[in-house]
Amino acid sequence: MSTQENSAALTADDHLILVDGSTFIFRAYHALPPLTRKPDGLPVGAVSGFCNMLWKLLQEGLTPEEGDEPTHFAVIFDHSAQTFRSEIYPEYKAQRPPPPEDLVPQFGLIREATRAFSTHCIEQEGFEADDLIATYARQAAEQGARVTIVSGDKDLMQLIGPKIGMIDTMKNKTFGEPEVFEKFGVGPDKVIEVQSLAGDSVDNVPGVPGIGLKTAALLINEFSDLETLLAQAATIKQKKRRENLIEFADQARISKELVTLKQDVPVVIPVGDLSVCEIDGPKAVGFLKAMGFTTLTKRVAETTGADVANVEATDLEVPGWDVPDHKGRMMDRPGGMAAPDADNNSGDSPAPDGLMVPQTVADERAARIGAIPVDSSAYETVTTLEQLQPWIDAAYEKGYVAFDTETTSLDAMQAELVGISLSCKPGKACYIPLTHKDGEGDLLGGGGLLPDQIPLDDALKALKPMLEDRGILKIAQNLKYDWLVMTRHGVDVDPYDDTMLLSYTVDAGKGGNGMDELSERWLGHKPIPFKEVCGSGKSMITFDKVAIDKATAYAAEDADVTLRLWLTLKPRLASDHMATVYETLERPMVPVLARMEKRGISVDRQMLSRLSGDFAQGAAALESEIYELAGETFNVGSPKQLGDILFGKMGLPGGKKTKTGAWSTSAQVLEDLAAEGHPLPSKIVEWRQLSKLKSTYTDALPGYINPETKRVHTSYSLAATTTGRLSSSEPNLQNIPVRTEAGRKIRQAFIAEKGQKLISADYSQIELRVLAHMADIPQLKKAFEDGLDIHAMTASEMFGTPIEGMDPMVRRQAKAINFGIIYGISAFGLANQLGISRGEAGDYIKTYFQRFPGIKDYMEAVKKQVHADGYVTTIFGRKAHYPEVNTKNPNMRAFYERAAINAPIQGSAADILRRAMVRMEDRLTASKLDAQMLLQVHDELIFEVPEDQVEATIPLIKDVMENACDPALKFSVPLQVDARAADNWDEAH
DNA sequence: ACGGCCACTTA
DNA sequence: GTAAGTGGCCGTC
Repeated sequence: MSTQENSAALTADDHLILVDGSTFIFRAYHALPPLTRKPDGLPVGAVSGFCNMLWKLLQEGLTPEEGDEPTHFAVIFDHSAQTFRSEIYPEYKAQRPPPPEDLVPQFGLIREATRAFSTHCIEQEGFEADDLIATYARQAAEQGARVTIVSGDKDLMQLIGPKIGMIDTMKNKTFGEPEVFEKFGVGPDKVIEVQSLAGDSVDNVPGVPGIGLKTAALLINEFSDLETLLAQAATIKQKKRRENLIEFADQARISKELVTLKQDVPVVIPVGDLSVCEIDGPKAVGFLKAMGFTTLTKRVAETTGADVANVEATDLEVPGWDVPDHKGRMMDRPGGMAAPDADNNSGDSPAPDGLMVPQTVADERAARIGAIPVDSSAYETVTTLEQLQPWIDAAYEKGYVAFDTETTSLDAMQAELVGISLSCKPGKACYIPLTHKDGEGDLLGGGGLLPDQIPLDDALKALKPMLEDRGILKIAQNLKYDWLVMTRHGVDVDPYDDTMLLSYTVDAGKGGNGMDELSERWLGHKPIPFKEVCGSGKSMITFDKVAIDKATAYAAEDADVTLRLWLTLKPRLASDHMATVYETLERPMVPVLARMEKRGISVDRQMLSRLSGDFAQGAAALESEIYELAGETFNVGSPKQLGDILFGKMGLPGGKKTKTGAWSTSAQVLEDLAAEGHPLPSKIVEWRQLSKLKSTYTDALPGYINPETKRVHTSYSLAATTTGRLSSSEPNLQNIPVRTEAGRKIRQAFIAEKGQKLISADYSQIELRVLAHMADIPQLKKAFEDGLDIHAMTASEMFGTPIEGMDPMVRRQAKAINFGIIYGISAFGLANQLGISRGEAGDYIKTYFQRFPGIKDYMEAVKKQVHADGYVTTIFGRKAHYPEVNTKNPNMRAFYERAAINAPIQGSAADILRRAMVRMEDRLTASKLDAQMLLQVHDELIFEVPEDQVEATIPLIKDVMENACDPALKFSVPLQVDARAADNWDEAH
């Protein structure tokens, strides 16, 4: 370290770290969990985040590697809101709301913290922190030193260059030129040009109306800078854009002044003086002790050799704390500065009874379940173990109990348990708050555990025996979620019923199966909406911040409603003869899927990041070609702008129109145009594919990596489809690309752990086999028994050509027909698919039905059934309802008929896979195999398996899958499963 | 901030 | 022609 000389010029060996203190405070405040100092509730969350960050950077620099420590270091703050910018443009940052009350005292504390760590703390009147950072960064870089700016502020990105980097410690993300390009579409040197056009609503930089980041980048890339653009604005083709650029030219110029950072601030402390000083151990420890940061105190003491016991906590004066008011600016806080023990509800006046209005249920519906009205104010809040016991006793007495968990997240893998509600009798329910914290609005709050709650572990200890007792049926709505949350706390809920699955079993296709919807449908009662409790969007709070009385009304109502739904729906299993479907295809899937979600799958983050770069490059290259061909720049991602170019300016023949009347620019239309010899459309198609791969997969997937498990955990929905298929979301792992070479690279990023392999096992042609079985088609059955190429055989039957040496085009047509049959074929659709006339397609279908009359019979029978009963069934008895099938609208009617034809085929295949999945784990365990089922993709299962067990595992997986129909049903066609092992999903597939 | 539309991905 | 989910754009609130 170069600590020898002050004011010396920096050298290439030096490394200056500039921390953007002001934005750090705000970001830390919002990103980190609220934290208060023990004795007096002083809010210190942001201070804590700041101290940890500061200590880490001072100790090890940006990376834990040796020799990365900074030689120079400063934390820069804003001095006051008044800067030269407010003189240029008074509205600049004018609409900023005042900082939250519990943040105010932390501003001073963070400055104190900086000094306590013997670190330069810099602010200067009339300049924003950004200007000081710009000035220091430029000076240091000019002297050859390396500079790192610690900030997440996009306004600082204009500074990035070869010597100047930026890191967002909160998001653990570094910014270099590629990241700037990613964000602004231009390099760092053009960032201000883009910002002056696009403006910034957060800082109130006006920019030019109608121009966003995307368009701004386009224009700057074309015209190089703002002045050139404004000078040539008259040549812009788009009318509105041209007019705005001319009218708001001066506004753009002002914007540029606002966003341009001042790099020549007359700094009081020269950059050479910012060298890192040795930390004064006792001083730092004294401060940390005063803040009550025990862990960090210990760590700093250890490193500096200070003795914690002998250091007195620094006596701090905290401005902004104990001060009753801030000039009445906190108008958004009706409750004003709340006392430490203030009621969380104090701010909710003047209509606190809005939620308390008794929610009466219509009598006739109440009568249906023999229940009393749902009254969300009548529930009990359980705050002691003594109070909890009667509820547990009631569950034992009844033999069943409805239960529901409240948590901090919709993602069961990250959700923290906040409370549990129970109900054994309609109208009688309780809520057991466990980890509620005081709300955000409380000045003294900042996240302390509220009083009058049973400690989490004690409550779980009391509830676990009941939740796991074989004699008590636990009833939940969407149990998979609660099961996952509870299993993470060591509770295995069993036995159980799931009202969502009950509804899905008896009513699939009749509507949603969510609790609110079911409650309205069956109980005529609208439960308290979640967003009325927690808000929505940016202002949404987590459930642990909800006041306990409000939480009780919401949570206990959920248990009450769940119990009533169970009382209503459970009898229908018997009356509708759906008990077997529920017991074999639905209920047992809950723990199976929950475990799959819990396991997750490994993805190679670096590989995805590299691919993102590759795709970005490819897309950028295509963009240039596209602009060249179009003769102007435009937003390629906008179908509207693309349509104007293709069908307006270039005068190409527009084919189809979308249902809103706009010209369709679908891949089909573009490919047709390409076939006519136009070069532009195929470039667009290519660009769209690349940007889709980038945005949906390579950019988004890393964000789903769970920080704890380092794996990606999808969420399966058991009740989302009409046919019985599962669906996967957040992320959807059932549509990972496979078709194109570029797409398969994404699949290669799904990998097995070291020492393990991925096995992919998929059914071959399962839907056609199901069709052959259900419609009882001798030729098809025979072909499957003989292991023939089914599409070639279909072609051979239809056209009389031998399978040997068949023209691939002929086979392709037969394949399209086979798919068409499964989808409830229409001449229109087949014609579209094959690019032939409706007449020709009709002839094909006629020929097909002549060769396979059983298929025609089957389809007619299904149509007849759906019109008569309103539903169709799979081979295992699952029902798919089509309540609208008898509509008079011929197009809609035909649509529902096709769906009804498809549902037994798709649904039976889904049932078969469900049966395999339900049995798989026991069979693996019985064979002492450690394979873990990770994913399901409709006809495929993916496992992670120890390398040395691969050979033994594959035959067992195949056996379970191929015999999944046994013994319930003798499937008259052999099922064939192909399974392979590899290090990644692409190779295993 | 939210929702509809359009486009893309899969089986 | 069946079944899904997600992301960008763009108009509305």
